[in-house]
Amino acid sequence: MGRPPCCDKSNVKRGLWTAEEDAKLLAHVSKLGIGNWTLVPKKAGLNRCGKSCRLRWTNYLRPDLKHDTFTPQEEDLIINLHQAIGSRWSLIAKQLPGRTDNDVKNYWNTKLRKKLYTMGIDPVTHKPISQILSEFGNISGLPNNHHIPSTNMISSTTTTTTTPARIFYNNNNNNIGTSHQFQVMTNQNLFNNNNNNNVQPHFFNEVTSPCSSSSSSHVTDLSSPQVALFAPPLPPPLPLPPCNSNNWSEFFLGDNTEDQAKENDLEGFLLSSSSSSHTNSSKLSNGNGSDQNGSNIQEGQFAQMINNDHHHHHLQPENSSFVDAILDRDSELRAAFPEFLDGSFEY
DNA sequence: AATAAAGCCAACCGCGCAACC
DNA sequence: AGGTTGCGCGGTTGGCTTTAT
Repeated sequence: MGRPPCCDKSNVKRGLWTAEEDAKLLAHVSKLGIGNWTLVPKKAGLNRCGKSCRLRWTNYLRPDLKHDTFTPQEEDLIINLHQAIGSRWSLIAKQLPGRTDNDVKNYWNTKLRKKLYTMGIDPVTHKPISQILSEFGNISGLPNNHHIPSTNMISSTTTTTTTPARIFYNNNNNNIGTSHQFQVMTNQNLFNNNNNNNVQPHFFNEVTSPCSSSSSSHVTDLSSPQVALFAPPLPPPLPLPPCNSNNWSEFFLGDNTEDQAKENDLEGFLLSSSSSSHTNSSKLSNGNGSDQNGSNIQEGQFAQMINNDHHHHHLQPENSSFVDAILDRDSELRAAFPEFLDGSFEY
């Protein structure tokens, strides 16, 4: 039995707001303030769902909102925070005065993710894509009978969404389980192919820690970045294993008792991070590494905690195993790129 | 100029959480 | 203690705009 709808959707207006509706809502809120949103439509004379009113207010009408484009400093901050805490848009937005979670989310999905892709950085893990592919190759190469923890499963929530791909399978054997080899189009030759001269070479040389603060949002944050500038769509990234392979249970289960501590840690982290050293992403805006305002993430510390928290909130450990996810991805790749399956591919 | 494709963003949806009764 | 309600969140969709062919 699901929760009843907040309003009778058949009798309320939906879609874009008119100037008249905006004026009514604005007048109501400025006069009476924000109270119970479910009562607002009636009091304001609007034929809208209260939820819709709240959204319109918080995302558009609020007087403290900025409506101009994001600054390079804001970009840096978003990228760094995303690296640390993943797609926790509301938390990120709180650090950007005048921006809403929806603003930040849209800006990420339409601009920043592409920007990272074009620079050879995986926007989910914030690692160089070549490194991701390398790790993926190592994992896929596991022998058939390797031990996989039978408990502490990770969600295998896979997606059918097509995303830009830079992995090229090249095989004549659709079975997985024996030795693997797949061709990787490295960042370098991707950019060569694309004649992309904006790439900052140091990105490829900077290797993040194996314990780097990758977001676990990769399981759910799989919608399609439309950046197939020089390659077929990339399948959504695999959930990455813990840096320490002995930590499977910790990786999958996290520790939800620390949630509050993690939240509390955010403020301190943000305050202390402004003077720390720079990561790849902090150099994105100006390209010369001179971060002006960007906070930076201390890998493996706060970020790891948030990462665990994210797992706690978004993964469903009972569903499937990490390896299942890999196998799913393998199948996805094969289905998506049959043209690459006819060459020399060994298992 | 017409059409298709891609980009963009406002709005919606459903869920989890917490407050309240 | 358990049910109800409202809020906030992240993910997704729909449709308008812009760009490419």
